[in-house]
Amino acid sequence: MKKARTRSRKGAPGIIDVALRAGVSPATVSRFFNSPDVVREPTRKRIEKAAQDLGYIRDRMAGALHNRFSGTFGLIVPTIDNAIFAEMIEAFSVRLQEEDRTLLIAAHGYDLGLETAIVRSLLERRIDGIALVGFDHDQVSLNMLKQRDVPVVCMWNYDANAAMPSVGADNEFAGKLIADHIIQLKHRDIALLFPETSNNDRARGRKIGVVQSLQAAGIAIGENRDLQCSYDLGEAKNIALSLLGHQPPQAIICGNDIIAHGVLFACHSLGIKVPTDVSIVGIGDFGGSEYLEPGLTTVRLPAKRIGRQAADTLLSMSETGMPPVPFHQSVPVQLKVRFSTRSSQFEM
Amino acid sequence: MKKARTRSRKGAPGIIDVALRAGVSPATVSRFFNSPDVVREPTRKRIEKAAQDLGYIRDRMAGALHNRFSGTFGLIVPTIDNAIFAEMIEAFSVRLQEEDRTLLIAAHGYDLGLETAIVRSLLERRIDGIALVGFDHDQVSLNMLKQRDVPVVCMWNYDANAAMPSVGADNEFAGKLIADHIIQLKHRDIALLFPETSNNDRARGRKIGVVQSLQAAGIAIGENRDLQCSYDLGEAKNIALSLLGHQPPQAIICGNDIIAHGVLFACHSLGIKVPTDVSIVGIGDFGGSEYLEPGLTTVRLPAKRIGRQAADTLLSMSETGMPPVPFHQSVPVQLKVRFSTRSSQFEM
DNA sequence: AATAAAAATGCAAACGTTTTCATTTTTAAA
DNA sequence: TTTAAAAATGAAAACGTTTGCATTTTTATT
Repeated sequence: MKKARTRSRKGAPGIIDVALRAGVSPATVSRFFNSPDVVREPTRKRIEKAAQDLGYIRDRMAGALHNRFSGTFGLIVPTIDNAIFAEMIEAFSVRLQEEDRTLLIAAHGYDLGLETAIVRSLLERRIDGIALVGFDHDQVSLNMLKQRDVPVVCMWNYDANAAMPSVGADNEFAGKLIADHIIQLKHRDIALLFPETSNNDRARGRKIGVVQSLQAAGIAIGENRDLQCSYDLGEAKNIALSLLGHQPPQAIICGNDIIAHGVLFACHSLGIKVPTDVSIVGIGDFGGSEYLEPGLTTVRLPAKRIGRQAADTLLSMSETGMPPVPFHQSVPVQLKVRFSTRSSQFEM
Repeated sequence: MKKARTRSRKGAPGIIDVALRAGVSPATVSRFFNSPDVVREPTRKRIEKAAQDLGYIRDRMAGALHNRFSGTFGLIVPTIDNAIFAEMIEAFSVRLQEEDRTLLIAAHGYDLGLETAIVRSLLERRIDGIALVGFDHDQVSLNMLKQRDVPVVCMWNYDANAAMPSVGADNEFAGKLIADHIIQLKHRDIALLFPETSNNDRARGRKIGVVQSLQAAGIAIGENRDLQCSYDLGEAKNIALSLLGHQPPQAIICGNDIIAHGVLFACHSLGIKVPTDVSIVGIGDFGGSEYLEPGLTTVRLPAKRIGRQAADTLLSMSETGMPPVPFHQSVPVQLKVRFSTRSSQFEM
């Protein structure tokens, strides 16, 4: 007798068991759960008790077979392990929970091919809507989503002309904001430390904003001042260490706050005074940047708000079956001047 | 003609459509997807093409109705927005993805009542297993899980006597490790900065470890040296600011790295030299602590490894239907001595 | 080439709900 | 009180797969 690989859900009571025990039909039990107000008080009481006694847990999968709605939404991010995404994911998740929905999450590690596989995998699970990060996506994913007519929203990036609904910040503007601040401080010798932008339209937008502002001000990026650095504290610190070792620039504009933190630590390590010797700025402003010493001057991208608002948007798209209004939602970015920047002593 | 609120999945091709187009029975199509090797080459080809042409996406919900396995696992964490959880979640998620499983995630914000609601909600979605953080859980949740016979694993904390399988670090030992380091450095005036421990057995374990070591060494925690601080950089910094303002201790043991960061920033702000004037240690060692200036002495809790291993455990429990062996898995913690500690100048 | 065994496929009955439609019960109106 | 209308409930047919069993096809054996 071979160990009886039961493990069956068989033991678990179903809606029929509840119905039997409550002396009503399964249909009524179903109604009790989906629209309690439609069943009469005494009946309701009995069903409630029966369900309680039996420890009944409904099976939404079976229900969803009719329903068309599964009650779960998907969220695909490049990575979860990233301060600012984590903040956004949390907000997104909480909002969904408030509406008794669940969240199917997955990370693709900046691999668009994997993203497509994930989209398919989520679609197979019948999600009611899906949130993506940024506008750069494989056409195959987009086609699948379109064909299934699943509500989609792109987060993080705002683009008035995008084909898909979005909730996000204007990254280009954020870049402009921070560059203008640096320009206004009269810095001329400026270094850029940005992540690779090919698969990352957020970083790309920011960099474009920065570069355009610099150009408009007639400032050229010197040789070896346009550096690439992934989202990694250690890498940023190392790059900054060598950048600052030789001929330090007057200011360093970082593509995100994590990089800026790394640069700041490099300065501490080298004994370079911030902002006296060099000005440092980031973009993002996540929890932490404010408390660093010196407090980091950056541009605030409201991660929580984006997460929450994207969830709201998806929820309403799923309920109404209509595209959201407004189609594109821009969340405000805000320059946060703290203590990592000051005017260059080499006045012009 | 009223805008036809179709939005139906109706348009979407089902397994029957694929079967028709491929000239086989739905059963064969089903087999093609679930065990391709059992259908012959030519048939396989035809089905593949038909599915491709139609843009068929299978409906695992319907399948799960028979299967008993939904292919999704649940993960409930206190919060996603926390460096070290994020790291673990990412690893957990990646491991699941590798096995073509999906992840249903939810956060309860340290509210055990909410956790129970979430457990129920996940159970309603027929998950194949569930991972929880720590051993402190509402009995109601536990009962539901037991009754449904869903594989459960507790992460983060290791306890050889726990009733549920676990994959985690021995937090008490971690606490002992860091305290012993401080003791060995001859510090006597030591302050503790720990999160509230009532709903958090990880922090509790660490604190117990620290306190026991201190007691064993005959060191008493002075008045106002046993401070409480939530997982928040700003709060930690503020508390440290006032702690250090008056009569700074020789060493500060922080319940986690985030608090330690805050304390470090407070020192920077006050011009207090670390480790010359005061030694600071954390527990956790997440990305960042290494690159801080000075590098933080801490105890490494391998978040990634825990996440990955917990996923593995759940996967195998789900497949075999058996409890894991070993039932409790302890991942190694490791003292990381960096540059935020040094021997007290007041030798005894 | 005939036969037996093995492999591939098809048929139809599940899986656990929801929902339409019909029926019964309750409430309101006369 | 009847009677009509409204509300609550029940019966049974879905929902889109998977799977046990039966049947057909293929492969291996003689």
